Amino acid sequence: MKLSDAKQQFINSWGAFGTHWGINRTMAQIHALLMVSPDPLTQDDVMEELNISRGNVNMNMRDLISWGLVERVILSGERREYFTAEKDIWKVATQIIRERKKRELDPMMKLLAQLENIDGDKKDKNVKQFTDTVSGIRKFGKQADQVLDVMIKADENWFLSNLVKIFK
Amino acid sequence: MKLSDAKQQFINSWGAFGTHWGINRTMAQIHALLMVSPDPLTQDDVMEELNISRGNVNMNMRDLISWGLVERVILSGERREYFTAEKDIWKVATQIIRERKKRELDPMMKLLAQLENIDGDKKDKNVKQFTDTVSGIRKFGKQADQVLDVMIKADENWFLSNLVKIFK
DNA sequence: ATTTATTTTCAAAATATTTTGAAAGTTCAA
DNA sequence: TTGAACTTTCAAAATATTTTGAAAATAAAT
Repeated sequence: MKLSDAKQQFINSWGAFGTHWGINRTMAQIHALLMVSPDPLTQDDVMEELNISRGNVNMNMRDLISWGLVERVILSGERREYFTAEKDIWKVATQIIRERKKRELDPMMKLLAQLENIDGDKKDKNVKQFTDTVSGIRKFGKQADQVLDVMIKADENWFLSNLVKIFK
Repeated sequence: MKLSDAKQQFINSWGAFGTHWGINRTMAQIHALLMVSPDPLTQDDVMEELNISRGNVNMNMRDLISWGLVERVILSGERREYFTAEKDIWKVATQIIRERKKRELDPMMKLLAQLENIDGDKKDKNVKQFTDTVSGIRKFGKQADQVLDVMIKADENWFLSNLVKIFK
């Protein structure tokens, strides 16, 4: 298989993959392109490779930067800005986990804490089911939180190889 | 706080939460409603509680069933079908993981396996970066796979409490 | 067999999201 | 300064997704 074809397939399916995870297709495609590009690219490079407009590249690039997955690079002597992506997949994964925890999990847990105390008869099965469900999710969330914290800090091989050994 | 308000808030934010994870708002809301409902509900109950159409309830309910998160229940003597959701959050989580792995991770890994063999000079930095990226993702995917398999099989408290202890 | 209750389907309508591109903004060299 | 090179913004257009609701299908009761 030729590199150009493989690259195209990789970009496309990484884009499709992203849509299943609440990430828009183009953002995931730009990320994919940068991950397989050895050198930093300009906005124009990305526009050309992916056939998308300048505004689209710009917005999604900002988003990728806010997720901590892409960095601006200034090449000395060059006027234009270049962009490059973190290539170490472990770092990419922990960065995504870190951000999603901050953006989604933490606020949800905060809300659930407020919902745990409701008026009414604890013997009412409606009240009971509600509080049981909420507290179950909170407990789960707290545990997941701890696991994520450890993962984020852990060194790749050390963490995974230990984890796998333990449960083999 | 009153139960009805808390319930409404829970349903709304679970719905919003879902949209960040590639799940449509209504499906997540129906799931939330069923999780806090002690008894099974009919399609009409759901229509009324969430103010959505019959067709919408029906389609999303099917989807929830295909995800293994909701079950049809026949109450003896009743003509209508009832629906109920798994309430154990650990089971809910492992079920979701199991399905997403099957639907998204496995096909992606299969594709990446095909993309690893590229024609061309291995010394070409473009070729090198591409194969490095793809093989890095594959390795990561394989490890994640193992971890997920273990999680799915593991008993809730045993797994999490051990895991947390190990890394404390 | 016919009626009635209930569920399912799916084309069209409503909504939501993404993309475009041109104008406005910024930066930097001359 | 000025103006060329480049980046950012954002309203409008294009696209994609979700929702509706009425008709068709199915299942149960009479």
